[in-house]
Amino acid sequence: MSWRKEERRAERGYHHGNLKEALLQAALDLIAQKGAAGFTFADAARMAGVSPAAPYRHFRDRDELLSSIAQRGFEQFEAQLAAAWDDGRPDTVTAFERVGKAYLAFARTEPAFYSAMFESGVAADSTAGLLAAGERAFGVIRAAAERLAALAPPNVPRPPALMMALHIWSMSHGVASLFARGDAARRKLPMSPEELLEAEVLIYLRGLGFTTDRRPASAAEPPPLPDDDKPAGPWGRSK
Amino acid sequence: MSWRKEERRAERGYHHGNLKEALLQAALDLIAQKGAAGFTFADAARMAGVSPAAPYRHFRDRDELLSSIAQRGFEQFEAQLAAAWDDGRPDTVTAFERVGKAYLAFARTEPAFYSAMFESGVAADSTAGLLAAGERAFGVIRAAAERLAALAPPNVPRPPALMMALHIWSMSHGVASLFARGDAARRKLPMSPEELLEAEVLIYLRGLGFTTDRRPASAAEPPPLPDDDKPAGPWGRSK
DNA sequence: TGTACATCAGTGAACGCGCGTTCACTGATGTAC
DNA sequence: TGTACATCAGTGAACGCGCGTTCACTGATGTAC
Repeated sequence: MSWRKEERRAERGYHHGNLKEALLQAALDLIAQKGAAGFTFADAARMAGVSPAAPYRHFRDRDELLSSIAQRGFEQFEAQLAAAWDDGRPDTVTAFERVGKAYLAFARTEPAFYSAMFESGVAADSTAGLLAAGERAFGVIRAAAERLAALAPPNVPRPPALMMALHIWSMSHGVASLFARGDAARRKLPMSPEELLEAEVLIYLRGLGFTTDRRPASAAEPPPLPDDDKPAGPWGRSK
Repeated sequence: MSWRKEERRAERGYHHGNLKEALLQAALDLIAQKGAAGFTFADAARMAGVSPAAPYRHFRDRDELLSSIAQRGFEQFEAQLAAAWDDGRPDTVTAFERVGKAYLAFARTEPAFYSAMFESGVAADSTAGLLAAGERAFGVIRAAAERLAALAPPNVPRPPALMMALHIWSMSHGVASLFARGDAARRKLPMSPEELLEAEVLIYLRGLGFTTDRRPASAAEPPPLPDDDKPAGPWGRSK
């Protein structure tokens, strides 16, 4: 494997072979290091070991590259949310909360994707492909919300399933953006973001008529809601 | 008032008189126009009608200027949230929801501040002043949550007031960042962000044991929760 | 009130730098026959 | 199987540009006496 250390150019010859992929990966690394603002076309080329003119064979400009990254991010996001949802197994509420955790996990482990998707200034509808990818990702949350709506007690008023999905999305996004991001802008929190979001969703579901302890047999997960102002956690009394 | 149209330099003489303010305002305008990424120190100087070296008398570098803007943003944010809260008048829940609306209004009407505060890459604790300003703003939400906690029915389990405040913050922030932002990254929504957030908060409060229709006499505001999947709104049936 | 002087808040020219972009070019690859 | 040729995917040099930053400087302002 000594060729790994050789000069890249000599190794690969004149043609790169997979430059488009390499540029996307390079840009992702750069965004992770320096933020979406401080990544340049030229830098991506350099990191891919290629002349500054080469990227123009694959992307019209920096924006198109950024938009491609956002789209790819939404595709991976969708895959991870869908895996977490697992078609509602073993039960809807458990699966639902796994989706919330997956949302936070993605924000934390893929800050570069996350900022390209939500904070880089790329408009959500800048590209048909990007728009569609974003909607497919939201589709996972929406499908879960519809399953949940079908399960909700009929005597409690509730909004349309679409609205419920938007509620869940905004809660997850709010917690993720403020407290679970993978970069320097993450705010300190006297608990884990997962705990925060889980409690939030549980209270919300209770507001929709779901009982909190829906699986009395397995008390392990999720943890019960804290029920007063004197929690065991690190933040002490709240008043 | 014809002097308004004169050459700035001639008008003001050698000294600007209020350059620091002018630079902050210029930077804010530039961020609003081109996003937090595409604003430069030199550009701010130009817009203030001053040589590119002048800003160095007031800010160490671009980051310090950006951080000052974020801090000022949090100060205005706090003022608006506090005005909306109005110490809980006329009743806690009404005032509480006014705070949510004020959050959205700020995100929409002050996109430049909002992105400097939350999305510019400036760390929340990059400056003692910035950190303190951010905490004072959150303090308004926290005080409101504590009032609310004191009012909550005692037989329903609820988290500490601090956690409630964080829940409200994340809901507001999620809705604002996704759907109520003032720039091109705003996502389309089949309802107003205010409706979305209000319904979300109402369901959450119901989950804490609050009854939704707490003011039967004045039915005007806020609107009741939609209670099935066939709303009158523009998004049609959700399934 | 006047004057001398220190300090403040700007100037403007200069610099090195890296970026985005273009251009004619060329090596590598694929394909028709 | 070999060969001619078209196309693809890269090179590298060059350009103009605006940025951040520095420097010695200077006009304006404030203050001590």
